[in-house]
Amino acid sequence: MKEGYNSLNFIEQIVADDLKEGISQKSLRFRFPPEPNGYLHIGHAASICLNFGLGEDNQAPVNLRFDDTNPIKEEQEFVDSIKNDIEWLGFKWAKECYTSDYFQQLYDWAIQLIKDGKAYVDGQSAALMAEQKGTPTTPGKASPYRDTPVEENLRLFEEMKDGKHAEGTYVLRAKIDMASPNMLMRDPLMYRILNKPHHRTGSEWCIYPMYDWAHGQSDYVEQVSHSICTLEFKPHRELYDWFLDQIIDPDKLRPKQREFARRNLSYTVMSKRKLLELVQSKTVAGWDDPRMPTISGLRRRGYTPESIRKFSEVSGITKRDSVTDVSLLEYCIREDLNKNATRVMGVLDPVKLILGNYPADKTEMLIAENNPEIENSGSHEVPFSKELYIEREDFKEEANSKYFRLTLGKEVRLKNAYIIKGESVEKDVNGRITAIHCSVDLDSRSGSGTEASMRKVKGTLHWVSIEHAVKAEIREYDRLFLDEAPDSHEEKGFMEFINPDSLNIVKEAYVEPFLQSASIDDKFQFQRVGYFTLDKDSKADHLVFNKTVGLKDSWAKQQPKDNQPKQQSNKGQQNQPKRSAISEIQKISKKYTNLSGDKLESAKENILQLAEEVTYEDLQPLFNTAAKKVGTRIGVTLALGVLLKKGQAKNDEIEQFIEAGKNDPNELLNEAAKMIG
RNA sequence: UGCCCGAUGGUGUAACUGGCAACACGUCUGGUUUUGGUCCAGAAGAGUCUAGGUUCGAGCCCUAGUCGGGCAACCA
Repeated sequence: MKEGYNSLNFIEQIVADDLKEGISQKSLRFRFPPEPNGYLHIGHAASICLNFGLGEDNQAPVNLRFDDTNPIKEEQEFVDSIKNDIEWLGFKWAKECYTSDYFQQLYDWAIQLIKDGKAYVDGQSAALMAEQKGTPTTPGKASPYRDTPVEENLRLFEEMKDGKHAEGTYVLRAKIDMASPNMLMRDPLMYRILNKPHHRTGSEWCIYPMYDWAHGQSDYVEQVSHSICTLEFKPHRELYDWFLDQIIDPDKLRPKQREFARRNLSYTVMSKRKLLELVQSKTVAGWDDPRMPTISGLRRRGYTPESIRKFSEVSGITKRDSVTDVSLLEYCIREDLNKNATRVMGVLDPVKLILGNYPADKTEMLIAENNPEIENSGSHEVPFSKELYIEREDFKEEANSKYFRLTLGKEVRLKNAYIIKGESVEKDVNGRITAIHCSVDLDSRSGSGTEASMRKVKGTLHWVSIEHAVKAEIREYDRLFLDEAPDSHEEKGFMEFINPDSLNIVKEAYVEPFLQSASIDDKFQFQRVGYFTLDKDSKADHLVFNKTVGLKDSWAKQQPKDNQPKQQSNKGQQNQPKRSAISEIQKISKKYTNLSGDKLESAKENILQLAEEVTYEDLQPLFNTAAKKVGTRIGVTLALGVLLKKGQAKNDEIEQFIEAGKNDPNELLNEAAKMIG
């Protein structure tokens, strides 16, 4: 169990309640039911973590069930990727199931429904049937096929199965209620004819069950106790239950569908259809492009399973739709990588640095700690020599005292090496710096223990030795979309918000030689820059690193930024009109009698201040406030006092209101009324 | 216009099921630091969509409204 009983999410609560009400722990069973028509994304991770988490917390099995009822969209590639992603996340399913395993059972049950007069074959066109369905506000009309005799239905259905009819000619429908306010109950389709081979059943079937007819029955076959899905299936629950009613054996466990809100992430899209569009339009390089919110994309980007699970955990499960800010995801990966990534040095935008008083032919091997967060993480060697690369932005010819980096005449520390001082610069004809000349304090080597090495200097720079550096390609990623919620706009399609600069490739970065031996899945922190991981495109003679996420950068925040797409939007408040002074007063007053001490005083202050902006017309309607609402009456009294002071003449209404206040049993009101009357 | 969900700081979630709103992210201070990272200390920020009602007491219950989302695929 997680944290006792205190902080269960509402789904966990439902399970806990069911347990309390008698269903045995042994009969708990869950499932994760993806359709193999795309890659899993971070939104699915929520469902995976929820279902498998429920399994772990209750020692209950969790099945992986591929909901493969539509051969037109589904492929083996997706089955493989889904299994791969779930395993990578660290979850183990009890059984690998397929809805297609139950095609025969589903067919037999369908026959039974026909025999019971609960299903019929319809031979009308899709358009006609849609028309007969009616609208949410007007009832539908019965199909002329609705009362076909059972034998005829049986014969037609068998012919459908035997491939005697073309696609689109016939369907099997449940006979429920064409006038139901729930459109899904207006004789929904159970089967359609599809002459398409299935990735598992081949051409054995040419009729395929619809989602509603298959899902609940599959849960039932597997004896899943809690069938958890996303909110858009809520209206399907009625149908889910209706179908179950037709086939259920009362001695067996009856699955229960419950729904939670799907998770959205800011600055991306989260539907398989839209992700597919990004892939097919070549906007991204594939499903595992590091900019994609897919599990495989995040993995390639350098995210860890732990970080994704952590993200799911802190995001929570509810029924309200929301957009979680990417900063939360980034926090989760930084937290993990800070603890686990090996510290190295790499220069992305190099400028040459020459140490005037360092011997030209000398190479020293200096010691670099692997990870300061881990006690015995060990160290590795970094070669040091006369000519180095440092980051171009780490030098300014002159700068104010806020700039801790290298300037002419100022000292900085080279990480794990020496303290140096800027002496002069070389520039090309365009004024661009081509080399920086420094002097080095040869006594100041890190770890040497000398007095000079202990000196405190404000700045520390990362560097690589030019002679020893390894050239590498670095891929930096920015958000894929410029809009916080790109698919929430009615007039514009999400593709219009694509960020043209979401990928930045640095062809000539230089990294320390230690990285030559990096392998896929290794996680590094390029010190002062960010977290990086080796990309699968990397070769021994051509290293490619993906930037997972930058380090938090409080220096960048101080800098004036020109074209930052990020704008703190106040979306949440746009729905609410700005509150008027009077309603503000009402709000504060409401709680007035619950307050005491400082809080009471400040509430009073606030009311008096707000009252300055209130007119008599605002206040007058509130004289009628129920006697019980003492707080509001006090607030009104205080505000009235301000008005009177400002010259408002007393009238009968006012007199009456004050009088009533004076006679009120509540002391605070009493006092207030006496003050002004 | 029918039915179904939902509404708590900028964001995401809590609130022991009715007892004066908590946690995390983010933001801002300050300290430590051979990473302007980490870590540590602290601060600001909502009175719980609105209006009624029930109650000694409501973010939690009831009613009405407002706003947001979903539902009429031979998709899942």
